[in-house]
Amino acid sequence: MSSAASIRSVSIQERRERERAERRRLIIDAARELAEAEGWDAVTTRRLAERVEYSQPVLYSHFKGKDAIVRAVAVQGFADMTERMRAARTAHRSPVRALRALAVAYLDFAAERPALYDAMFVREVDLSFGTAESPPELRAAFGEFVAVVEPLAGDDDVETRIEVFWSALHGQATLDHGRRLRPTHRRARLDLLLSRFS
Amino acid sequence: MSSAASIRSVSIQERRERERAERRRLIIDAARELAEAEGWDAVTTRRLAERVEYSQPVLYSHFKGKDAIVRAVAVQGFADMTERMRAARTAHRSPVRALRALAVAYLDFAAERPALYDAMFVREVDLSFGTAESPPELRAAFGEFVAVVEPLAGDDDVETRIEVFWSALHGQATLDHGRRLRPTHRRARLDLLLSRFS
DNA sequence: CTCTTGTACCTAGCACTGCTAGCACCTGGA
DNA sequence: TCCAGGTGCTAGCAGTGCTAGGTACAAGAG
Repeated sequence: MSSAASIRSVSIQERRERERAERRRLIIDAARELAEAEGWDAVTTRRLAERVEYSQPVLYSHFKGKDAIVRAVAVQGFADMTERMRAARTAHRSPVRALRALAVAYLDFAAERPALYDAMFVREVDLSFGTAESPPELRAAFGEFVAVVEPLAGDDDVETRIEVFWSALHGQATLDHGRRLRPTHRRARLDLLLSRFS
Repeated sequence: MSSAASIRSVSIQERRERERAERRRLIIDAARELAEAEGWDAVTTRRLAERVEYSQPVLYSHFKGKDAIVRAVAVQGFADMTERMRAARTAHRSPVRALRALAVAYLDFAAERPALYDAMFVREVDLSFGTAESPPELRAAFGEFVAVVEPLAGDDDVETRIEVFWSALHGQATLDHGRRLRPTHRRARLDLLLSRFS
């Protein structure tokens, strides 16, 4: 019965891998939720372990360290953000409206989920971006910007224009969150920016 | 000789206060230098105390906590940055050239002193900005933006335009430092931005 | 010049952090 | 039924920000 045994081995191994993947996801979600509820300072390995109802060292069998957990949260965040930008963009046929919709989606995402946005764009440094080794989630997010900026680029270099427009949105998102801009004028700032890039 | 004694007391007290102020400055400078050399993670109270050749608790007789030290570094950074922007701006009579000079000065400052820039704009949250209680250093920095944006504002609300322009610069500075933009295209990004705000 | 008062400063320690070594137990296979 | 292997735990390390306690020196009074 060695063949039957080996088949059972394989299925058991598969189940274990599935359970591992689930637990990995559980850790990522718990870290994100904790960060969104109390900020990243509250995300300690002890509190996180308590939340997923495992002991501390279990985290290290899934991730190299705390930074890797934050990075995993960020990558998941890129997937969420891309989906949102995509939905906003494809809801409009006019390039100008599509650009506005994407910008609104971007700023709303940053405002509604500041901890997640921080993990994606402020905290982490070693998430390589423009290179070929970038995670697909990051490349997809960039693709949304390409889709919406390219039709309006005119004579400008598309990638430069994307970088400038994205930087402008990022600046508004972060400075606004840091309470360095007037909260009453979010709409006015966005309108002014869009008037320069449409 | 009580009057002579009291006079001496006063001068002694003045000397002590002077020494205290000097030491306070010493701590701020040491914190900034350490951060610029090895990053803010390396700025621990122990290393900082060792650097100024005092014991750890001395720091707490000058500052409420580590955050207060970072904040003091940031405030000093605003003074430095304002001076630099002012020199760049006043070197040109044409409003368009003045705007460009200020933008270049801003981005150069951020690129050359990223740790200081972080303390000023990324790390600290409780440095109130637009309000009347803002430290004068912050208000002065904002004033430089007013001086350079106002002549070109046209029909736009000046303050909105400042916020948008400043945010765009801030976004380029931080994303560039995080290696999320192409280092080869700094000039192109700045040119494109200026073409929209001149 | 001596004594007392105040204060400036340091040593030691607390509760916490990220991370790891080593052991116990339990599950799967013969 | 017994063995092997891996899973997950307890305990501990070095380092963090911050504070309580005591010591020793300097300043003023007699």
